[in-house]
Amino acid sequence: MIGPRPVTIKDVAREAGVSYSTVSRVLNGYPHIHPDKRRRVLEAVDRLGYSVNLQARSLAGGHSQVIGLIVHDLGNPYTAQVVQSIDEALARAEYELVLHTTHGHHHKEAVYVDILTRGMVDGLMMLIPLGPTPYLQQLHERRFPYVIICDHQQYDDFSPTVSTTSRQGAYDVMRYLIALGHRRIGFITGRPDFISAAERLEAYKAALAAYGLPLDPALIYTGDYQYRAAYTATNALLDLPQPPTAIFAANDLSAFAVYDVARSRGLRVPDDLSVAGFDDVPQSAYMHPALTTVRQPLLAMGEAATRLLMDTIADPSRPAERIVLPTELIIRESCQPPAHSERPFKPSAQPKGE
Amino acid sequence: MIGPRPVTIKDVAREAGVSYSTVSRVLNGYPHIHPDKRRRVLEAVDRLGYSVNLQARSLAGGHSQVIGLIVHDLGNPYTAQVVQSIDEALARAEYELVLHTTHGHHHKEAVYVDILTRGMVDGLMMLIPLGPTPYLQQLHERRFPYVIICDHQQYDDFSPTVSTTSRQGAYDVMRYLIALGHRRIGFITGRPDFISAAERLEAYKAALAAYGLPLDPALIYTGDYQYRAAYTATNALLDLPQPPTAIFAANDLSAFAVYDVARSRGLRVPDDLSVAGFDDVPQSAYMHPALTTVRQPLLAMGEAATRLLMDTIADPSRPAERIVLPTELIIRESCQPPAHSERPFKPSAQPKGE
DNA sequence: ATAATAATTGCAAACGTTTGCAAGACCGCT
DNA sequence: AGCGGTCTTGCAAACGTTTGCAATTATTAT
Repeated sequence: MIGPRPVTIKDVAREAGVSYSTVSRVLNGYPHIHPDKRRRVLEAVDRLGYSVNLQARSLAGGHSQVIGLIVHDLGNPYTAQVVQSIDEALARAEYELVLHTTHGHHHKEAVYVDILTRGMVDGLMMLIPLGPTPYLQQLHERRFPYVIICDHQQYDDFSPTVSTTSRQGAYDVMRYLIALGHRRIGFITGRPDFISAAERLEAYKAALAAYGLPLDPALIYTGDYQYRAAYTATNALLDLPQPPTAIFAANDLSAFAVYDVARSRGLRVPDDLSVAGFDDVPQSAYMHPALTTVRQPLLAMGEAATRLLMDTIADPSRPAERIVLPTELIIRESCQPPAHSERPFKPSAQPKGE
Repeated sequence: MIGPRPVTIKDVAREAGVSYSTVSRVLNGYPHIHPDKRRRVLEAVDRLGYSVNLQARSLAGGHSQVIGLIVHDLGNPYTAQVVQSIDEALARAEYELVLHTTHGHHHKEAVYVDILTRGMVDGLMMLIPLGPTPYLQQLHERRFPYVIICDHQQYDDFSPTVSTTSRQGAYDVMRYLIALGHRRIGFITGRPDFISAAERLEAYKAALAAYGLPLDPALIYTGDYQYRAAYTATNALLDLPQPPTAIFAANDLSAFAVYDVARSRGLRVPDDLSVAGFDDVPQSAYMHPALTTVRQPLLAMGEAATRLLMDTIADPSRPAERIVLPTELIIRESCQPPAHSERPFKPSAQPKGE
């Protein structure tokens, strides 16, 4: 790289006729500066087009104004949305974003955490679908500011987290389906090693139990949040001697697969088969019929996480706050009472354990 | 931030019984090192769990191993896909990614370029839908490695670029539609200030002209690549006294809006209205009917751009390479010959100006 | 006026690394 | 044994900034 030597703090100092430490202090909002010199410095900065070298600032013990974000997979809309809102919130707070994707390789997390927290960033946000890990303990002990974003609530007790009531969301879907009169509800799970998948499965079972419905293991098919697996799952479910009248897919993408299988078999949604998803990705509203699903407050999650991290950076020893954001059942067109039910099933007024 | 002082190169040196410069050289693959010392250093690194401080390395004139990526908007699937593939390619090359979104604010680009190229990154990638700008000229003069990614080809003559034959792609759609027998083809444009939008509009007109079809301005409706505008556009198009038999939307998202409007009016796609999109976002294959569209090689674009940037970093004065990747017409189910055409229109064997 | 206090400033050290330079060790030759 | 050369190695300077310390100057209270 060639060309004009970048202008440094010393150039500004010379131009303004002050020492370079004064320039630094002006730039960092240090209180006791003579107004006259402050003005001269600011003018020189402007004239020379100076901007700070973040590496040097960070090395010298200042802040880097950079936040690290580690995500599991950029490819799905869920992540993309959260990342976007974090990015926007961070931009407002004048922070840069260093993005790291583990591409599903769990073991890379620790490596990235190590690289990033080694002076490169002022704080860390992690959007990972798995449970607590040893490096969080270290981070906590080092008082390094970080925030966990997840869609499940089960976590350690020292990490600041932003999560959603997604377990409740899954429960809500089930309650809705049951209230419509469905008694055989198929469930396509998420990727089993993700805690969110386990939580939704739990909710499925809990709702069944609460309303006194039998749990038929044949109705539960293990997916992985991807289209392919859900496609297979749906076929298996519909091939059952006693197929379900409704299918609850652990995420919207899986629900799309249910749509397609239904269509390929000449089944109409919702007339012949009710379908519910989870996440409310933008596409879900455009599908036909529009998908009934659970909305996760993705934008709010990113914003809350950013705010939480900013607070933690401001005071690294503040107690870990845990923000839980509400999910919302979005009722659209993909569910109706089952074809051959005489009347919608009325759940008892007060189901146990809700 | 508290806790154990991070282990530095000096700690490693002490542990291995060598000088710290030797450690640095080992770590940077310097050739003339005694095998014995190299081993001792590597062992010490392992034992102490050392990893380099990128700020310091970068400050001292080394490489930061960080690449900056400036995108216009993370929210759309197009960008998300390209970013993902860049991220993967970069990870393979052992680079970090600093991501910047301008959120559509054109003027922020220059600011981000300035911040990032000020030592923070070794190279820059820009995914921006607009034309050449002054800061590119500067970057070029400074010999700072950068790559432009765009889906249009018109650019300056010194910037390394990765682009697609998207103009040809639009032309292909039109040729296909015309070959099916459509004579009144509606066009919903992209955001007018994006060059890609202008290129596609040009292609639309060029195809019409090449096949001797009249250009009816009423059939061209200005959109902005978003759902909302396309929805309005479709309604306007279908309200025409002589509505089109096919609609070509400048991107898939807009095509989805066409689907919905058609549905809301009781029109069947493709029986009553043919629809074609552009981009081939993943969702397009799942729609019903599956959308005929133009696939942009998003993954290949990310990879090519990364490779190009790596090459440029290795030799900053190499001549600007321009990679043009082919688009591909993906014929699915959303188009068929118009309802009332007696027979498919046969374009002359050799249309002019193709 | 004078002492005490507060505001303002500059110097120099530090942050963790890379790298030019020079010195020492080692090699194969004659 | 002595010479020129190539390997290895360590020292020290540099990268651009922040910040503790001490010195200087302005302000206030007595």
